[in-house]
Amino acid sequence: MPRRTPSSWYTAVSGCVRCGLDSTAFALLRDMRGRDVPLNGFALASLVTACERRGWEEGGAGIHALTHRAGLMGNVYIGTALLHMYGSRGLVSDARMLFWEMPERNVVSWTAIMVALSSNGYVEEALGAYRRMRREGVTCNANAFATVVSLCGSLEDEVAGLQVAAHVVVSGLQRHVSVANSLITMFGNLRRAQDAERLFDRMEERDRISWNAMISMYSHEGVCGKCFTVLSDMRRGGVRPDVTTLCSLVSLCALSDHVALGSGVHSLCVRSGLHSSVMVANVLVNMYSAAGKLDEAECLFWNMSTRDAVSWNTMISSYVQNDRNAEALETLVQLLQTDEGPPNHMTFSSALGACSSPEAFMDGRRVHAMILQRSLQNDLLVCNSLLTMYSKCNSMEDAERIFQLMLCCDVVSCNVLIGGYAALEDVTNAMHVFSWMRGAGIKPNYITVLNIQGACKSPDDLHYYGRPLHAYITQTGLSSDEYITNSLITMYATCGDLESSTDIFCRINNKSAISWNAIIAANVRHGRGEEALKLFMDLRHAGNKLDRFCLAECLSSSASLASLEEGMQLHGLSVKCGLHYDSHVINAAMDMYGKCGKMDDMLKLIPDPAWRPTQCWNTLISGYARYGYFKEAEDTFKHMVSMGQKPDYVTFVSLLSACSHAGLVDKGINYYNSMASTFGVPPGIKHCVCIVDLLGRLGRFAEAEKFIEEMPVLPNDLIWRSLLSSSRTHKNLYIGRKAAKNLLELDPFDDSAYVLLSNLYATNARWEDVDNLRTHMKTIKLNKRPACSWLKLKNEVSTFGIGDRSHMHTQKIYAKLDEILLKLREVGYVADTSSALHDTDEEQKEQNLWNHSEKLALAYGLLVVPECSTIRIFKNLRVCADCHLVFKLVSMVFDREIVLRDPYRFHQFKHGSCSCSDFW
DNA sequence: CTTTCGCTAT
Repeated sequence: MPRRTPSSWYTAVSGCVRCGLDSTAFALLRDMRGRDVPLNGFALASLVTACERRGWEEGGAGIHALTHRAGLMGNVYIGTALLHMYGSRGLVSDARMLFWEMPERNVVSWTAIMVALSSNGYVEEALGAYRRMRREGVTCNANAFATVVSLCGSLEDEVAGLQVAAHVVVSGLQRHVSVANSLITMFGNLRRAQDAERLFDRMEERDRISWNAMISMYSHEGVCGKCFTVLSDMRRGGVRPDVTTLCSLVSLCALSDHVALGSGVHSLCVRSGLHSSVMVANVLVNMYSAAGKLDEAECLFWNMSTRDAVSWNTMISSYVQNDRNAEALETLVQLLQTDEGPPNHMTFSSALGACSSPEAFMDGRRVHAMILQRSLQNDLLVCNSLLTMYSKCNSMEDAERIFQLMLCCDVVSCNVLIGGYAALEDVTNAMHVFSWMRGAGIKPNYITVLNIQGACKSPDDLHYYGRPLHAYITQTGLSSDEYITNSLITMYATCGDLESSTDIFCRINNKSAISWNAIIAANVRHGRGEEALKLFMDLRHAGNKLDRFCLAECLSSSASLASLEEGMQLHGLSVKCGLHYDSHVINAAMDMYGKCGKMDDMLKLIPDPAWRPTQCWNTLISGYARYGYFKEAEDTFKHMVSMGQKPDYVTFVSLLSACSHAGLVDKGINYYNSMASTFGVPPGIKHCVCIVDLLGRLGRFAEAEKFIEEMPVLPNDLIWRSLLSSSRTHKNLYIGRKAAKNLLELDPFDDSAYVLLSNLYATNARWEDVDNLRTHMKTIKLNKRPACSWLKLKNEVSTFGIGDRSHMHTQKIYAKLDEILLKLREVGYVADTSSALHDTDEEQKEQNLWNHSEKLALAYGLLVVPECSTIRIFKNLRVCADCHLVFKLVSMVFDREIVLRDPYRFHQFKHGSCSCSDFW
């Protein structure tokens, strides 16, 4: 080559870069500078591209400086190359500054700034740049359109997307394969599958990416059929599936939980030889773990010839998703010992999911330390996961500290905090975060609202936060969100305003199954079981399909009504719908049989021990407790622990109530003391009620008072009511007065306080005090809740009050009563007049006792219930000592099995004794 | 232009 012109140097440099000969290009640059060849923008731009590609940060900075010295900063090529470089390094403000200082901008530089902005999360700003570019009259090329179209897709901005699509059509560039491909993807993101299909059908030329874009769209929608149709069309057209195709197909199987299809796709991966691709293997691991086949996932993972960070992250999150937290953390440790890593923000975000419960708090701290070691604490995802971890560990102080240190936060961060406070029932702080985020310009989404709704628990919460929130929901148009409306129904119901719940429910135009479930659940929670079952009938008439939630709710309302017939019908219905294998339904059915007095039917339903969820163990324990079968309850508890199941709050309520119903005070206190230390369950108010009940029943009032003073929660009405009723059993006036005083301080209109106290006075024969109390009750217009008992025969319910003579068979019933009395006297029955509540002579007292509602029901039961079946009687108040004695004697003298249900438990009378061992 | 792992809620 005789003479080299400067432009031959430039061509050589850019040619080298284009071929990937980056070091040769830099050698040429050194040569040029040695020979004083003037630099130009084109050559320098090529070198910037080389630096960007190789990640040579210093090289890039050097070229930048060189550009300054050569006075070439205004050159559009070098400017664009630098924009690319800043964008890919995350230096957005440098890119912005450079861009707006450029004296001249062409379509390529506009595209470069859009890419720099959007790839760093400033997608809306990038769309703004596009609008500005059009205003400035710059004509888009295919690349620019492809970029902005995908922007609209990722923003899911339908209006902008359709506008840009129109621009594309006007320019005629939709004929470009790359532009059409990005339009397909955008339509997919906007959930406009029909537009995508129309475009795809009309394409004259399609490449593999076009096919992949279609498959990916159907895959995200979870539409298996269309996905596989496109796949076979693609293969028939001679286009072989590639890694991307397979990734979409595998993730579709993971999403749609289609195990059979998944293994088919797996074999397709193997046949195409692409199963060894890291990406494909990663999705396969994820697919198996999503299907709960962790063994397969593990096997694939360890057999991979190469693993990258994503593989490890997938495996860690697989363990977390399958509740195998210890293994997730072990995997993290293994990753740190290999050189396959390095662990990144995603790794720690997944690992933190393994520490999101109070007992894993120290693990969480350790992972937090690893994050600090690697300086990942400024990553938004990592911060949000840390926030989640600390709030799930109930440590809101730590969560707040993280939040204060965060450089930026988003709606997720705020939702985590609100959810954390909501879980602790701290509405005040949840609302603080809510108003703070609105002030900070962070738009609340439906999850924000759902969290706050869930935090409102009391009428006060409703008044101060719930109703204003409802107003906010209406104003912001969130009331069209089905989740939010249904959650409103629940919120009003939990806060005691069932009327508003019903009102909202009635106003819903298209009531979904969830709306029905919400209103049924609301009625169940308000003790309106009959209304709930009526709604259930309406739901069926409206032609809605039953689901497991609905069945479980209705089963639990028939349980609370002790309505065995409805319960059995519902259970039958669940079998018909194939929902009887659902663990919620099984549980509800078990609970129903238990509460309806059919312990044997309950036991028939228990799943295999290995498959019992915690609630199932709890149902079983509380079922035994209700019958006073302490040994069985305790054995079940021990069995549960030996199976590795963690007891929870409810488990201990059931277990302690079993102790209480059996009068086993030392057992009860031992279990109470071991709750927190051995099982990590902090005692709550319900546990304390059990202990107070237990001590009170045995008359150990000094210990009970000491316990109340020292217990970790404030005493509530249940505590005082329990103490008051046991003071009556032990005729302890001092304790009784004290308990009644405390009870009335909490609620001066608590009728139970007056009734129990008056009964206590009656037991102590202080008739004057009884009279005074009754007069006082009349003055403040309180009525004693009348006692009543009922029994069911086929579809008929017979109800009896005290001395009731309204029943159509009254004469026969009273005749039977006389017969009973005679037979019982033969075996030595003497009325226990200490149960009498009125000051009358002994004979009258006996007469009153003999007319108690449960005795009337018993007489009727003896008359009408076939001799081979159990007589089942229900009572709205606790049974008195005299009736209990009579029931025992009748079970012996008449040789009948009788079950009596009071609001707290079952009494099963057989051969003269009761399952409660005379302790209730 | 297509693609794998992830935070809040169900």
